[in-house]
Amino acid sequence: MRTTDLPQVRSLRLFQSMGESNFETLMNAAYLQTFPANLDLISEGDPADFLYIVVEGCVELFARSNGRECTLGMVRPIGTFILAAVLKDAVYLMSARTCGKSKILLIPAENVREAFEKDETFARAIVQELANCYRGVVKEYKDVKLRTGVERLANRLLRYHKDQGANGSIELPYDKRTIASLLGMTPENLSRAFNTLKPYGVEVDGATIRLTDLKALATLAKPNPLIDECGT
Amino acid sequence: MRTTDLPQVRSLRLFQSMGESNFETLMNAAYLQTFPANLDLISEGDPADFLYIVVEGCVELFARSNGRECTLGMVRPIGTFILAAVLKDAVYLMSARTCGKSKILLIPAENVREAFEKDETFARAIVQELANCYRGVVKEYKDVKLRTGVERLANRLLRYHKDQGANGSIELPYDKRTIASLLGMTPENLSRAFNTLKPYGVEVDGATIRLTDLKALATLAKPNPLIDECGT
DNA sequence: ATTGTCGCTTGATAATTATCAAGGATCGAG
DNA sequence: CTCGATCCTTGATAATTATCAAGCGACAAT
Repeated sequence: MRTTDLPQVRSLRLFQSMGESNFETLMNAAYLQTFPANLDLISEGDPADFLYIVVEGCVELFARSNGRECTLGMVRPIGTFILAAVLKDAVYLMSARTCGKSKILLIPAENVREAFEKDETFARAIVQELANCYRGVVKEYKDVKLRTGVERLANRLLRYHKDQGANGSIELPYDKRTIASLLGMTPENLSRAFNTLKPYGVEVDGATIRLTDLKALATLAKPNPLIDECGT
Repeated sequence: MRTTDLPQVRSLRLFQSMGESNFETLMNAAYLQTFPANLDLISEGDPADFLYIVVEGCVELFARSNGRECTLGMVRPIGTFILAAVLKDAVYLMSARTCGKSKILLIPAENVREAFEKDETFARAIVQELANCYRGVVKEYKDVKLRTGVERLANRLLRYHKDQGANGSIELPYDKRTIASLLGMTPENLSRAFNTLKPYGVEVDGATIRLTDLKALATLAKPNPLIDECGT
C-alpha cells in the first residue's frame, strides 16, 4: 500500500500503540483499493476474509431479511468495520457498500488475528475498539426501542447540529432515503416527520436544515446522553 | 466468596484460560451476594463499579428514556453483564434488576481492569466475550428493524422451541409482559400477536405454548440464522 | 369466604407507520 | 434543449402498534 496513507491509518486508536514491526507486517499484507460508488463490498453471511478500514469516502452498513432492507450504520474515515466477525472468524452479520467513491484498506483477517495473537498492545486496543462498537449499537438499539420516528429524527438533527458547529444550520450528511433507513423509517415518513418538526423551528431546504428554535426542538426531542452522545 | 461456586465461574469462557494466580486474585476481590427478586442492581448513567456475573437466578437488563422503559436483554447463569462499561471505565448504558432471587458475583471494576492489564490470556478472552456481546446486540437490532411484532414473536417461539428440545411444547422463560418488552411491544399487543399466530399452530395455555404446525409457523417467521442463531 | 392484587386478555379507539400512486424538481446524457 | 432517471414530496389508504378502560382468573393474605 502507498506510504502516504500510512500515518492516517497508524493514527487510528486501534493501531496507535501496537509495535512498529507488527504494524508494518500488517500493512504489508494489506491492500489499499479505490472503489466506485454504490459497490457491494461484503454480504452478510459470507465468511470474514478482511478487516475493512475506510480511508476516504463513506460506507453504508446494511442488512436484509425477508425482502426488507435497512441501514445499520455509516462508516466514515477513519473508521473500521466488521472487526468482531474477523476476530471470531465468523460470517459477517451485515452487508456493506460504498456510498461515494471510496478508498478502503483491506487487511486479511488471518493477519489481523495473527497480530492479535502476537501483539499484546494490539489485543488491548482491540478491546477498546470493540467496547466502543458495542456501546454504539446498544445506543442505536435503545434509540429505536424507546423513541418514535419523529423523536429519533429530532435527536439526530440535534446531534448533527452539534457535530457541525452548532451555528443553526445543518447539512445532511447522507441522502434522505439513507437517513430514513438509518432512523428506521420509510422515506415518505421522513418527509412527514420533517413537516411535523416545522412548528419546532426545523426548516428544510434540500439537504440544508435550519434550526431556528433549538429550545423547542430539544423539549420535544428530550436528548439523552446515554443514547445520543458518542463519547460516553 | 464460597469455593463451591468457583468451578462454575472458572468454567466461564471468560475465565477459563486465565492464569490460576490471576484468577485467584480476581476472586479474592469479588463478592458473592444473594439478592431478592425485583431488586435494582445498577442504574444507567452510574459509573461502572463492578463487573456482574449471574451465578443463579436471572437478571433483566433494561433502559428508560422519556418516561418509557424497555427490556434490552435477559442474563441467565452463567452470564456476565456490562463488561464493556467496566473495561472503558465508563457509565452503564443499561439498568439491571433481578427477576427472581439471584446469586450474583460482583468483581470490582478496578480489579477486572488490572487483570486485563496483567493477564494477556484474560485480555484475549475478553475480546471473544465482547465480540459475542456485540454480535448479540447487532442481531437484536436487526430483529427490531427488519421485522414486525408478530414476526419477532414467531421467531422467538421457534428459538425457544429449539432451545427446549424441539418436542412441540414450550415453557415461556419469563413473564409475558417481560417477553413483550423484550420483543419491543406492549403486553396487549403480545396477546394479540399470539392470537394472530393461532392459525399457524400456536396454542397458548398460560406459560405453556404448543406448536402444532412448525412448517406453517416457520413459513411466516422466515427465521434467519444471521438474526436468530446465537452461536454464529 | 372475602378481599385485594396482579398478570393477562379483550374491546374500542387513537396514534404511528407503511404502502401505493402520482407528481414535481433536479440533473446528467445525448 | 429534451429525455430519462432519480430523488423527494404529497395524498389517500391500509396495516401496525399503542393507549385507555374494563373484566377475568389465579392466588395470597386474612
